[in-house]
Amino acid sequence: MNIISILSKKIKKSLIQCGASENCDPVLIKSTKILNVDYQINGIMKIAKQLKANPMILAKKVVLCVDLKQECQKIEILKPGFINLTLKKKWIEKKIEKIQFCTRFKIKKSKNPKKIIIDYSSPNIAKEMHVGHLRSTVIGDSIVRIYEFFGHKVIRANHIGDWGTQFGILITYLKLNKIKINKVTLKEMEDFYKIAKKKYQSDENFSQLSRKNILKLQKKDKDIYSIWKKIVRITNIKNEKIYKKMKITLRNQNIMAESSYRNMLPKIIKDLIKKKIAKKKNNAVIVFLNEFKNKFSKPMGVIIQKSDGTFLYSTIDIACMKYRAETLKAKRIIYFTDSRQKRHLEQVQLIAKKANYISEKIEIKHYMFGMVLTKNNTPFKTRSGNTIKLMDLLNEAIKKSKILISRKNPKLSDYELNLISKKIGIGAIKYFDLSKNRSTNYVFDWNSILNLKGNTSLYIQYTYVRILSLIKKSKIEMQNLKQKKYFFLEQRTEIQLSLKILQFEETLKKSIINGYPHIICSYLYDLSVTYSNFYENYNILLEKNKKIRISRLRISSLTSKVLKRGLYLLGISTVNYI
RNA sequence: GCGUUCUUAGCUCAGUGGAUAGAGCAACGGCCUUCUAAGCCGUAGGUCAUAGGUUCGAAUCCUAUAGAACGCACCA
Repeated sequence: MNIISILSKKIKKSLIQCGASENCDPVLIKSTKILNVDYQINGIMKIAKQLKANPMILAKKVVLCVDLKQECQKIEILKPGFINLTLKKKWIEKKIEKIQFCTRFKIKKSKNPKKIIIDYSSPNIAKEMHVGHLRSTVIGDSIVRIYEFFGHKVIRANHIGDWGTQFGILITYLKLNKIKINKVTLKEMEDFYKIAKKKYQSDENFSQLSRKNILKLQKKDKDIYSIWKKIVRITNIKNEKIYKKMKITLRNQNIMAESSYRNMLPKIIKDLIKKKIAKKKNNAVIVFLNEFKNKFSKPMGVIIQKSDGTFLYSTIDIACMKYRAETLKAKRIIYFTDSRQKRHLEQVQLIAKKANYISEKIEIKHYMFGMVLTKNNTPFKTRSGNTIKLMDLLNEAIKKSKILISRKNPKLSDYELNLISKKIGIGAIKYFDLSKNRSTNYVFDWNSILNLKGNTSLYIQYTYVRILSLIKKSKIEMQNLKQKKYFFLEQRTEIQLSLKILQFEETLKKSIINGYPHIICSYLYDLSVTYSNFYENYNILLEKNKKIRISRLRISSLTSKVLKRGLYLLGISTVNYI
């Protein structure tokens, strides 16, 4: 049920009859600003220009041609060539009637499902996850859910950073200090790494030893390799706990770590040299790209093999892209990483293209986002230690929700209280992140993240609870709810609410085009506001006219289903009571 | 120095060529013996960083300037 596509098709047909080209776009959008107008056509002016016609006359012609008698109650032309559409009450009633018993609201799965790799979360080994990982994890997981809802085959890829110089440093430190890896917690490991890193920078002997150990690790030296494996295991266990707590769908089997591409690397270096894409210089292997410039405005060199023979993250990412295209046969690869990696990914993609590792047909997208900033507009920095651990954040949110909920409903058992506050606390954090446009920096503020008023997940969850409670209290009517009867939409509030429900599919489509879950957040918030309006306006249970009463209960029930599904697609749980 | 992403109400943010720029928070006022008041209604708050340009129309596109964050050769 996609209103925009139904109307667009008809309008386009009419436009073509009026002389517009086959690929013309009526630019039909949901109208929010004009009272009693549901959709507006904005494309007439542009098309008129192409046809060298008067836009008002073209608009009139299009309106004469178009067949929207079923759908529209009013079609209005306004200067300089807008066409405003108001939908028919009956049409909305009919459509809402059709979707009311469908779990998917008649939203069809894609006709040509694609294999899509979504690369998200990507924490580092030997470090705890912190607020910087929130965006990629939460947004990526939501996009995964939406693609799957539309029937695509999604491969979740958790590209964890488990390979490279840092492990040489950490392992050297552990060995020198005779620290037994089995007894080390993740937090301690992170502290060790910080000390080791300083030593690496200041102590020549230590750094030489570290480099040797990296080479040993790459050659699978028994001792070093087993320490590394343990470090990886300790980190993954902790991260999986976080994912489970957060209802993130990533599991251990979704880990496609940097190390898993290591066997591909020597071959790739050879191949790139053979194809004359890479050159040897001072013992290092470098790809020079004319498309990018370095500090001295000369072609930028991307080092893919260091002079000591080890590889870099560019090499790994080239291999990774090759693997995803050739072996996994992905049609689309989406990277959810922060904007700092933009240039790096562009370079990797360019090299992979030049080497013919990825064909023109594969879509590679970098859905990037800005930095997480502190209240003073400065970025969180792991090094200076001012970052917030993800686990601490989750626990704090749950604790805060608990206080709020027990105040609202002191009768809840401990079990219920724990369960509900978990869903609400975690939901609040996810929603805080998901509701912002991912492309810009965002300010992280404890107070606003845990403030559960206004445009938050709790508001939506609360609306859901109110509806369930209402339906429960009307149990006599429940049987009637299952009978097929028409909806009776009496007033504008009801029509508006029904229309919002019908706009669920077009909202999902809009959000998936460029990977913006915040579009769904605003939709669900808006739907909740519209419902609250409706709820406050009518006392549904006391309505004397039975038909109207049942119709209102049905709309309520349908609203709750959309809210639930919408929240699910964001990765947020609903609760049945608070 | 070059490049990338930004700058919208006191604060946090929607709004990527469309009509009078919208929400939430904070502030102020009203609504509970009636379906969960974590709600609803109302008031106030704007030189869309600045200056030009493009056009029927610009917060949105282009140019310049200012400010912020980030990135530019052997870390990932």
